[in-house]
Amino acid sequence: MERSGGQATINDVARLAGVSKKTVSRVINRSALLGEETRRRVEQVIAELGYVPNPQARALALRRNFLIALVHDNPNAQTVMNVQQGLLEGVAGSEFELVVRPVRRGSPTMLDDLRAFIERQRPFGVLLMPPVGDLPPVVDLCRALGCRHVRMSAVAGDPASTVASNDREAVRHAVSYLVEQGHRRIGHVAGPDGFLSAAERRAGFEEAVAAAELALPRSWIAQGSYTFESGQEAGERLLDLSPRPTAIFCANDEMAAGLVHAARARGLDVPRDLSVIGFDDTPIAAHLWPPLTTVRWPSISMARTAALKLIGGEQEVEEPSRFLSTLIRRASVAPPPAD
Amino acid sequence: MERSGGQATINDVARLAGVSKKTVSRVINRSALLGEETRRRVEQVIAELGYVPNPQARALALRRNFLIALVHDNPNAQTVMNVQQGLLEGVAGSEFELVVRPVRRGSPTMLDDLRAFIERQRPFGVLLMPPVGDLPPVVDLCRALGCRHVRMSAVAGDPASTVASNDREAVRHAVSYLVEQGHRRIGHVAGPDGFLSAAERRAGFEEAVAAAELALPRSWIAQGSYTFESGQEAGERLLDLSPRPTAIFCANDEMAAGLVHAARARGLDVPRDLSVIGFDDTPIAAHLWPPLTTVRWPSISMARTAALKLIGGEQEVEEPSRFLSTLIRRASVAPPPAD
DNA sequence: TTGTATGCGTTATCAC
DNA sequence: GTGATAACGCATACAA
Repeated sequence: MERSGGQATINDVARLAGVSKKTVSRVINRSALLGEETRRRVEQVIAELGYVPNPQARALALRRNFLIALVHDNPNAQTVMNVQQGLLEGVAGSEFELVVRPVRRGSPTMLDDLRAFIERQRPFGVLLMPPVGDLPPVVDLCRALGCRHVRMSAVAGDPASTVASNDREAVRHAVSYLVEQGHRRIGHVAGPDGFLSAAERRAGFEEAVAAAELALPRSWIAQGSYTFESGQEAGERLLDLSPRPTAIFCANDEMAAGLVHAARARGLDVPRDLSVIGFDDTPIAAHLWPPLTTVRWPSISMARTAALKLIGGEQEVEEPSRFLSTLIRRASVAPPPAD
Repeated sequence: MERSGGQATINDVARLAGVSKKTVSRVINRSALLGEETRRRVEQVIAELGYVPNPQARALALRRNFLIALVHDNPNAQTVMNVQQGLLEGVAGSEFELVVRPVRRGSPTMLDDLRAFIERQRPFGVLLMPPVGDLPPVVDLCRALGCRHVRMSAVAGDPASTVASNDREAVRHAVSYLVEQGHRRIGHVAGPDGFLSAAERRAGFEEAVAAAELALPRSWIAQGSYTFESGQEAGERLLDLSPRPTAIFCANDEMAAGLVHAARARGLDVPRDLSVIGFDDTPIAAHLWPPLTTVRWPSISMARTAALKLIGGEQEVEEPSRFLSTLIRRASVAPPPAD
């Protein structure tokens, strides 16, 4: 039932309904002051024509568009997908669409690329995934450009523009759990510099170790880059030590998987000879052998809330801005071997 | 150097450069007929003002927008990310943006949702990821709506609207490799109904087995749903058989991972007691223990080509529309155990 | 309650 | 080569 020339417009509706464009506009926008009879007639015509308002035109007239952008540096596919899902849940039922914009942290042109994107596209708002959102220049850029933004981060910040997880505390709990199991020599595979999450997780680790009054030789902390391979290498360094740690907390699951490989390669059994805890609860954690004890952070609901903060008015900032992670206990942790 | 009232517009440029809007428009669109001197002057003002054309207004005037949509049903996070990356590579340097639109295959409202999305947003084109693109009603919908579309699929189709991998052939090679290793009892964990990829992979499996003149009892094929758990269950059924297969080809890596778990749970060693091959070469394949032999299909370049088909004119359909998968040999395959 | 005139930022038409 | 002027589809201000 469409017009031959393509999509029906507000003019077609107005003409066929015998009213003015403005009246149609009122129907669309659910204006209160409208004759019941008129509204019904217009709605009838809209239905007949299959009329749908043109978002481009709306955007132009309203001087704002209905795009929210996900800016990320793809540390992990599943996490990005979770965030996309959360954002879409947050904007579901609204007229907003999600556009994705990967950037390369470290690229010298990243800031220029981002600026060009924002200036061109003028998204209504952007979500800055870690670690991009932890980069002050990026946040400054958004501010300078007058672009609404919400950061996902491992540390709390301005509630209006931040949704944060409690990585440090969650790691403290995880490491305390190792202590409860009887471990006294606990190592750590840390994440890369530049990641706030890595710093927080390391801080949580050190706090828990200190609280338990355990020794922590410098060599028990090995740095990785959040990749499987770096976890493998860090694991080799850690497992070469003598005495070696009986438990290792890894700053993410990928590195934990690498560590488990390294352990297996030298004939160590997890968890009999070595307990391992990861972070993120990506699918790899549950599918590893043995299934990996790990920390799950609520990426989906964080993203959902971020979307609401982005598109909601000021009032909706009532949403929580701090999200709690939980320890998922699987089979990769056991008491330490008897010496 | 921006106007106080916000973003500079074409009017500001025209005024400051002392030319008409149309002339500025000509500069932006690199019109050939333009005075060298005029062009320079306008470009100077554009640079000073930091002027950027408004895509919304462009879209309205041109009666077309610059959005391409990725429609998917998220079978696997890494694959979706690969496709996003490929699409973005394909549109890099252009003014196109990527919007993501997950749908739920199986939901009774899927078609309506998709229709509403296309009618509202009027994307310039959509990429249909498998299995969505393999659903005839979806393709018909796009056609009926006059929406450009390209399907990613496991079988060839109209080159203008299809990029295809050669799953069947790739699986034949993979299974032949098992035969070469000496296996005579080869099982299969098949993918779910409704997935063309699952059907193709199964067909490739059966063809290879037939070509080697091997027996193939019905019970050596177990169906899964592309998930880890379903692979585990299928594995249990297959490994209960007596005699049991000495090698199993799984229609994707997730199920292969589940199968390996099932094997390990009953004390079988991979690859000593059981050889396993997966499909997709997702990260889990390389990180499994043992590292999984699998088939890699070029999702990124397929998506890149799809993007070019989408945004390119008719001439650019010269791009290949059939992509070759390759067998990645890792440690999960070995000769069968001596009986 | 409804209509008219005007603007949003860009491109297209067709003069000059 | 360049510039008025009218679209594009919708929303707002202000009348009526």
